[in-house]
Amino acid sequence: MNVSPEPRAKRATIEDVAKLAGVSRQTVSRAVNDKAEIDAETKRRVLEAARTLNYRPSRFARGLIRQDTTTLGLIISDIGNPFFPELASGVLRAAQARDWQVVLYDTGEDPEREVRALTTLADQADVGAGFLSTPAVLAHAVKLGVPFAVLDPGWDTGSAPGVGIDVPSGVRLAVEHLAAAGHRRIGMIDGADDPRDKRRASFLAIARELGLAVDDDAVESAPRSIEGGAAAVRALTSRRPEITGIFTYNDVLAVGAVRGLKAAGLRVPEDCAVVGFDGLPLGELVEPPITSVYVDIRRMGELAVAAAAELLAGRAPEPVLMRPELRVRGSA
Amino acid sequence: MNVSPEPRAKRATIEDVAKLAGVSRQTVSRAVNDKAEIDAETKRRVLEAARTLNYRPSRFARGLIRQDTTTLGLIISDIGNPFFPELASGVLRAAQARDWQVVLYDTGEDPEREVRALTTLADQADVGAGFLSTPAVLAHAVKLGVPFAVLDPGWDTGSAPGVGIDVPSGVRLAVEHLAAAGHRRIGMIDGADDPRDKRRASFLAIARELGLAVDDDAVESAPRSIEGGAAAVRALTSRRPEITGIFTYNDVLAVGAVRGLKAAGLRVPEDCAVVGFDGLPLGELVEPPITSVYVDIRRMGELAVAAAAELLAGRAPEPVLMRPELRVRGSA
DNA sequence: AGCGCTCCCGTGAGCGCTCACGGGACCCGG
DNA sequence: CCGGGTCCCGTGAGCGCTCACGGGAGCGCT
Repeated sequence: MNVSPEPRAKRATIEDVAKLAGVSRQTVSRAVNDKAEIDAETKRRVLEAARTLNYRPSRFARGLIRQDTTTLGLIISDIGNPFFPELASGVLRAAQARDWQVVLYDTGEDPEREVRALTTLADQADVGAGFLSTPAVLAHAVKLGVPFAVLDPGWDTGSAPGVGIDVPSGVRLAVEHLAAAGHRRIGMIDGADDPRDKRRASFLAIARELGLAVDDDAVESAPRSIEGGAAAVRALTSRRPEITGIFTYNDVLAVGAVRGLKAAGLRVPEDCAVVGFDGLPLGELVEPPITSVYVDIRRMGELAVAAAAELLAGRAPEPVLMRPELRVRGSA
Repeated sequence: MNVSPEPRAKRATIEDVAKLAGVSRQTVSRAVNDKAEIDAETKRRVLEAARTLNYRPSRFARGLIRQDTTTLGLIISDIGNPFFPELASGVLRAAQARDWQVVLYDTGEDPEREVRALTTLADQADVGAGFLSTPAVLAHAVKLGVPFAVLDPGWDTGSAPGVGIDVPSGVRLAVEHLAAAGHRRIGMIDGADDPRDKRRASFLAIARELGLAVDDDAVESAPRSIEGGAAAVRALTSRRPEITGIFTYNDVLAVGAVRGLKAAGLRVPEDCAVVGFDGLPLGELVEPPITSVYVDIRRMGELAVAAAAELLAGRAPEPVLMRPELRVRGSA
């Protein structure tokens, strides 16, 4: 889909309206902004002129004067993934409390589009926040000089300001839960873009620490969608039929995994247990409901806005780490 | 949640940078915008000055000059309702194709907040689109003079430009499907804010036309959430135990209804069938999957942007009516 | 008549930036 | 020695609007 840039009809200015109504700019301004010191009849005439010219004040000229409006650019990977509406919900709420505007960029998990979004964000917004899929993209953000609150992408963001998730302890909750239920041979469905992602490494480390049988072959990578999860679980169980427990990168993949398992005639959790990550409402809808490592995503969005506000004020926001907790439901 | 407006640190201007670097505005502009006619060493010095002053060009001043950036304000009711991410997805895609910005307003289904959103939208965006819950809100939009593409709210929007849904024919598909399956006594779970909403009226009219037993008591109103649907179905079935088929305002309510039914020990669709509206992906996740009147919501979002573009060009977009179709899955 | 007040309305300045110029410094060839 | 070119850099103007002022007209009062 590509559309040729429509030659926007030249907008009428305040001067045009003034000329048509036979008054000065200032009088037009008074009429349009509902201010005092203007005769009722004059106001009527001006407003009529404004309507016939289809006049609308330029937000740029206005913004130039009362420079109080703040705009936050929010970068998300895929609004079709239920994780992001959840996040956006928190961001929107916090932004509204501060009277900020939120402009949304959906990058479709494409690093190149992330860079583009970041670039336009840099001169369209005052501050940014969101998930960045690779360190290279983060580096680009830094180079652009935009104040940006990085939301935990799963890899180490170094000293970049933002909101983190204590991924290792979350993964530990999941793996320990599987181990406690007696599963000795477990697998993982990974959904990370970046090899530096912490979930996979944590999974392998903790599983081994607990004496479980895992190796690199017990991890299957998949696109982060329900279909991806279903396909991955098929591959994983056919390669490793002995596996009785699966940890997934997120809840969307968990839902897909459960679907795939059921489609293959396996019972969840009896034949194979599944533990997700994120604790989305989505997980409660399916049968069985997904046991998951819960993180308060909305709150994460709110904290992101708070961090952005700190950046805007020229201060360094103190690092925040979201502590996950296990929500045991039906799938494990 | 209410935050006191942080006294934003006064931003450095191009002049400040120029002074610090000992050059003119124009030279700073050349350095920052990566243009020619500047010495490499000078450029380095300027950029350094810019960094120490934390300089970022004002988007307003820029916008005032190259007035090419278009911003669309999108008003949605509740991003937590899966319908809206679906819509936003289409809007975002079309907006990106035109190189537009999208600013998002979530009104939480509150008409008062809709009015507020509309007001700020009016001077922050070039054009708007979205769902408006009452005719009064639409009237406010018209009064403000913002070009606005109304997405079909279910009630008659008169001559307002936008994208409509052929609700009556959609409702007909649902009711005829229930009738064809032999259901004679059916009910509805309504989720409309406005009494003028077409779904309820269409439901009653078509049911009667088909000779089914319905009256006003066969319709239960509910907040548009899964919990709302579950509560409503409980009320409806206890009041009218003879009902064997239910049509719901949307898929979210349908999912709730199915939950409520199953919780009450009823089988779906054997004991009570359910037909939803919208055809969201959500409906395929639950057990049984929701039979629903499908509307291509993403496409609706794209069409909304197209209509907005027409408005911006000063033309009247030709009215579009989305034609729904029935997607039979498991719940009816 | 003269003063002060209210009610309207208009004019200059300036928000921060870019565009279109103009112009100095320097080098080169004739 | 001078015209012409290249390489840099700076100055005025103006984008569309609002703020701070100034000021004319009309009225009532002393």
